[in-house]
Amino acid sequence: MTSMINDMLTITELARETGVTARAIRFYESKGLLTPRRAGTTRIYTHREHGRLQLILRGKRLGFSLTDIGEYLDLYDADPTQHDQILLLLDKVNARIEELESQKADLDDTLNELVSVREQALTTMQDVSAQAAQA
Amino acid sequence: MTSMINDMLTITELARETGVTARAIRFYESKGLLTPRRAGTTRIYTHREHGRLQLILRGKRLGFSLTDIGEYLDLYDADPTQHDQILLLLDKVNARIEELESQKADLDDTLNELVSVREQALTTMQDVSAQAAQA
DNA sequence: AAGATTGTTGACGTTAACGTAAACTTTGTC
DNA sequence: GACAAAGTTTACGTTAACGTCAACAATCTT
Repeated sequence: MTSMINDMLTITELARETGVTARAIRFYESKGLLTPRRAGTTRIYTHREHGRLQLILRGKRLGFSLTDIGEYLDLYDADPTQHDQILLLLDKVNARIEELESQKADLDDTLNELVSVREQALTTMQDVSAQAAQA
Repeated sequence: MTSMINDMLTITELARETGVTARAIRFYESKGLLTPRRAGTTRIYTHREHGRLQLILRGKRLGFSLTDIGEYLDLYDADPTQHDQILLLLDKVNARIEELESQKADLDDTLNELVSVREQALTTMQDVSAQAAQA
């Protein structure tokens, strides 16, 4: 398939650009995370879907399930004219922020520990080589 | 089973204290992440295993696989007298640190976006109520 | 000692997130 | 217009991380 006009991607093109397989992209669609238009039977991906896919991937890197990510994506295109919707939205956003904050704390702890493990290893190595030089 | 002497826990006690199921604890053992001693046939968990389980749980919260976590745990009880071991150890630690750093970046991005989504929602709500007061 | 708990080891079931293969249609190319 | 390339759907396979019995042994309680 020839590459289409600017900003119009076929599934394999999108796959190549994002590094995920076409199968995965279709799978995300089946879960409602992507909703590409169609040219006849063929899926057409535009800038919007590309951006959403990036968000999906980042969500995955952060360890969220596709279901979580779906809810997260909904936050972006929620209808802001609905007062109740906004309140629900705010609840979800706040909850998610709390999750991420605590995750960040875990992460900092782990990083600090790893750095100190590294220090330990390095000093141990220096001791050993100093001892070798002594002898 | 009566609660044992200080620092000696049975599997259900450890399960209760950590919030994970006994099944999961046995599963972690089958993966080599825990190695409790035995009193006859019954597993005995001490301070060491308790700590390791906490590390396992934190690893999981950070989205790591049990295999990853296993390697991570190995970093703690690696033999520091072996020069080569230390070098391998350092490689692993550095790799892990890089992973976590980039994960942290992702996390910050996401947090910032969510906060701005929240701002948006709040101002939209204020606009709507101001408009209502006007009418 | 008898019953209720708690423990142990299999073994099979389950969910998430795709991979892989088959069978078929549509599109692009020569 | 023939044939390869790319697309589609449907369906079954796979791995990780446990859940859920089942069947049985060891313990605790009364």
